[in-house]
Amino acid sequence: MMRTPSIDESGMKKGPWSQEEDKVLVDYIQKHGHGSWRALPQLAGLNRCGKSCRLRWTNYLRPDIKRGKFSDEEEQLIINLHASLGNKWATIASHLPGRTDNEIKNLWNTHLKKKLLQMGLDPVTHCPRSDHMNILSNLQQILAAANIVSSFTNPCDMIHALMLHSDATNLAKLHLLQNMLQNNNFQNIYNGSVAFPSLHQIQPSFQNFEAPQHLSGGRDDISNYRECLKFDEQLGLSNIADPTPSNSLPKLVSASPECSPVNQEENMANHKEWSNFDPSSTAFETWGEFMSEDTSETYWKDFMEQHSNQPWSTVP
DNA sequence: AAATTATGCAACCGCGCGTGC
DNA sequence: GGCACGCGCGGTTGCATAATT
Repeated sequence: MMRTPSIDESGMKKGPWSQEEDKVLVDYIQKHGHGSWRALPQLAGLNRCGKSCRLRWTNYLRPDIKRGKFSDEEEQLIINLHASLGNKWATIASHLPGRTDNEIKNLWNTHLKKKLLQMGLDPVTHCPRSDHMNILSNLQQILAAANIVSSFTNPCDMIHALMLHSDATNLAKLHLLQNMLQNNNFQNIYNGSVAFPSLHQIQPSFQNFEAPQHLSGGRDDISNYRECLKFDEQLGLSNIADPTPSNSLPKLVSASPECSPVNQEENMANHKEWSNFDPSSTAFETWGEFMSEDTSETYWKDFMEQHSNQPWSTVP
């Protein structure tokens, strides 16, 4: 968990703090206050930059820091605050006595983001996800709601089964979807809200599939890719292996900065759509959004062309 | 048991804002 | 207005530890 101590170009120590350094810093601040952070290291006799001292004090040594596991109430408060404030960690932290912005940010990145995804919510907007994985999970929910328990070896079969249980409105959409699949016309499916493909998560033969260069990025492409897959796995595999329609349907939350006020109309549309959720119809409204998405994304096309003869998913 | 992969989090980095000259 | 400085914030990284293969 600690970095290896090192010395930077200017001779300042970097990396983890020793107990001795902590003691020197705490003693100095208790006696004199921190004053100018830039001047503090020399006055206190520390071979650190002021910034490092400030960080160590505010995130770790401050006496009023509450350490330990976040309570359910704290987690819920953070989610609610994030919905209205976005990544304003310092502002969020000001509502949680004893918690630091850094700690909250870490909690968000390691736990809460996944939690929202599992609830079918976009962790950025807090709105229901309308990406391909959410659509797939909705398909599964419809199957489960209709008590369809057959196995499907490819998506066309799944759609065909759904057709037998759909009303006229959805039937047209299912036909459209069927045509798309048959034509491998997948270039518009990807709407950009998920960085990496998920299909191979529900399709074991795709396990060795490698993400194309243009979809990779960040500090470590492979870890990044794996992390993305992990997110998708949490959402996708759990929904597919164990479809639970009543719990996994998206629920409405308060508006986020991304939903409103900037995009109020869009947000209203979302609310209308999801508040009237009907397992026998609504999932296909989002297909409409999907298919009208302008984003040019050849990835899915290539992907489907490469794997179109492979089975897609099965329902236990 | 060893190797590999995932997770959690402290610490770092760079940017932008506010302030004073 | 323009510059320098100090500070705080949000994003990112490194790495110890845990979990899995």
